[in-house]
Amino acid sequence: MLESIQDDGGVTVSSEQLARRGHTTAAQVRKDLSHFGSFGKRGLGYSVDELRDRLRIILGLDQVWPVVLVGAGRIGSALFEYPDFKRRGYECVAIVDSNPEKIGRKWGELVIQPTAKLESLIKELCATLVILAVPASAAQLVAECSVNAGINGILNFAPVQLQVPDGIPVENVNLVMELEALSFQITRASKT
Amino acid sequence: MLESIQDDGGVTVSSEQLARRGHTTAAQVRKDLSHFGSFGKRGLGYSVDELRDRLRIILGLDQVWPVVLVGAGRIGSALFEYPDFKRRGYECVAIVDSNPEKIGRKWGELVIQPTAKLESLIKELCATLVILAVPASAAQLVAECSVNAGINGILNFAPVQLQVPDGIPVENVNLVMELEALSFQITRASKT
DNA sequence: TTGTGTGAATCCCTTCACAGCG
DNA sequence: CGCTGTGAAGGGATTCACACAA
Repeated sequence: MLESIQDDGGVTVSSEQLARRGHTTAAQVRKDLSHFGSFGKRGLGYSVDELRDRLRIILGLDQVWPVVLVGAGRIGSALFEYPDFKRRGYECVAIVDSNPEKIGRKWGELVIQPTAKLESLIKELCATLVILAVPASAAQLVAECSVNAGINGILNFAPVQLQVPDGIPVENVNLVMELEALSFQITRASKT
Repeated sequence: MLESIQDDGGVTVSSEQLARRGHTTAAQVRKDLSHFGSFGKRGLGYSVDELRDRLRIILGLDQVWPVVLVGAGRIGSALFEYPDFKRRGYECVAIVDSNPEKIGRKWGELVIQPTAKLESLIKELCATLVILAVPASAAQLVAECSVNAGINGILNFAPVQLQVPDGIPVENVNLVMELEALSFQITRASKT
């Protein structure tokens, strides 16, 4: 939703307007925002500029996050080329793959490294996030390796529930599950 | 989680075991399953085979879902090549793109079609799902076109909130948002 | 005895409603 | 006035606890 808030010096937006954009309710927007402080003006709404800046800080987008990409397959390359990535403060600082044919190839400025180097790369480059774009069978091992190296968060595309220590946030993107959610809803709706 | 349940004729699994795998609680598993009927055996647990079959039906996985892929870019190709896709009952029946250079190319057996044909393709092939792997600027238009053609569900990779009629399920996969969720959690944790 | 299925208690999130500030 | 911020109410989901079936 952030991307829809332009820099319009002085312009304000009401919780009602934000709610419409985000498919939610005005009360919900106000409650959520109030959770982080009260930066709206009564009778006016929220200053667009201030709102953007505050949310940037709350979401940690006021800094650059060094990311290591694990898996130089199709998903990996789709992510790597995704323009919003860098634009939003996520910088790919290393690419790792286990396939000997891919190791040594260059993607942009980066040379694909062997998986064996993952741990040392994370440490040396002070990477905070890893993106796991690897087969399910390899994901747990890579996750453990990353945690050992001191990673702060994991974005996991492999269709497995990773077992990681408490306190290491994991976000899962499971394409098949998304489709299953759709087929469930369709099936469900057609039975009523 | 389904993929972790093997065919082991006669073997049973307890809510406790399922809970561990799914990072949840035994009570949660029992409540969820009981919502669809009571197919566990007291003192034993759930028959793995029966559980799998029942869930397949509940999730609508006992049928093949014809899918149209819109956008033959990197994300599109990653999805198209994803082996679990077909294995789980999702069959790509058409590929559509707006780039004249891509139209006419073959991916496997399928020829990439122009976007103009989307509506007729959905109708002719009785597609139930569309996958939107297109830029944000094109997504809303494609969604509307798909809805007009009678689509049943949308898997949206574009970073926009699609406006679709009630009753058409939409699942969103927003890669940047997933990363933002991670950086938020990390930022949050480091402030306590 | 083991582990399900389920009411009851609890928690959390959403919605309501309105006091109060600009 | 208009719209935020927030207690209070409401509702849905999670957790507890236990009767009961195998």
